[in-house]
Amino acid sequence: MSFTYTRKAMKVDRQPRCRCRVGPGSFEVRARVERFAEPAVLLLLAEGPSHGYELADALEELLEEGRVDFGNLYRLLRSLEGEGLVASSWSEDAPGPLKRIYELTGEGAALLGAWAGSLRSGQARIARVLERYGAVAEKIDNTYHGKD
Amino acid sequence: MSFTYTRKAMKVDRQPRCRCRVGPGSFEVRARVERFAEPAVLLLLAEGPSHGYELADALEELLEEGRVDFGNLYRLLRSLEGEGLVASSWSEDAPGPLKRIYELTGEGAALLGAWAGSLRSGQARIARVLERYGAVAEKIDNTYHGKD
DNA sequence: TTCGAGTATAGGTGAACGACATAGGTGTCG
DNA sequence: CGACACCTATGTCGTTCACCTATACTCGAA
Repeated sequence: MSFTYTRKAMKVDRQPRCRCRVGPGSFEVRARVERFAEPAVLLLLAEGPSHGYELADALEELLEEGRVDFGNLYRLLRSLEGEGLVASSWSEDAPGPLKRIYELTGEGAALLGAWAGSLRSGQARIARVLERYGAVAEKIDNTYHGKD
Repeated sequence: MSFTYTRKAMKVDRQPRCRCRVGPGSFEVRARVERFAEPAVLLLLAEGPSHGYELADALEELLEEGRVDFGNLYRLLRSLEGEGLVASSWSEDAPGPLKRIYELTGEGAALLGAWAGSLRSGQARIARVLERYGAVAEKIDNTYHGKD
């Protein structure tokens, strides 16, 4: 009856982190900001204390990238706590399983500010590339589709 | 006489990929798009054929992130060629050392297009976070600086 | 002609990062 | 009871990339 073990056999092809070819001349690309979960989590905690699972929900809505990986999220939270960027405590009142409630520290708020600045320059960098892409897009079309 | 070996002892502390604390409440953050060199190189080649060293110069100007690492740049070019996204040939006419001239293929142009689309949604994602950060920035100031 | 700076190419290393897997608790509902 | 949603973790392993090293050729200066 129990076929749980068969799961092991179902090794899905791990897909590349950023992009993969899905057909001739057809690609799937995911431009991701490295460690983007960190500023996102700090932001959510700046809006108010929360716990892991709840943060996962909020992240899904904020990032629109599907469910974040719980493993990495909890690891992130613990490491942020280790650095003094967030502080945690177990919720006592709430029913259900114990929740570890996180809140932002002053240091964490400072880091969030630094992230905001860096994200702004990142946006500018991306904008520069996109602008230049727009300038050659027509040429590309002529070269590779018009007379190929 | 030769003290070249002493170099080995001078292990510089490798800095984290994205961020590091440079002082109390002071952080250095680098919001990086993963694999950003790829669309950048494809874009430059879409503007015209080029070779490694020249691309490095252009990338420095385009990305404003300092000199790219040559090792990684050449590796990237070779792997793009392996995937048929760029094509290369040796320059014959030019003076100086032989140069491997790269140019974009149709597949490469398609990938660049895919990157452009993905970068646009990435920008939107970043914008959403920054917008929300703006909404709580004042609260953060009051909480962590006003009355700490 | 020796030297160093500039140009060009390429491999090694290891930390950071993230996708995927697994595991174990609590509470609720049929 | 068993299934399932909720909640918190840890383990593993491939990918990516910053930093380092090595090679070789060109060219002008010492």
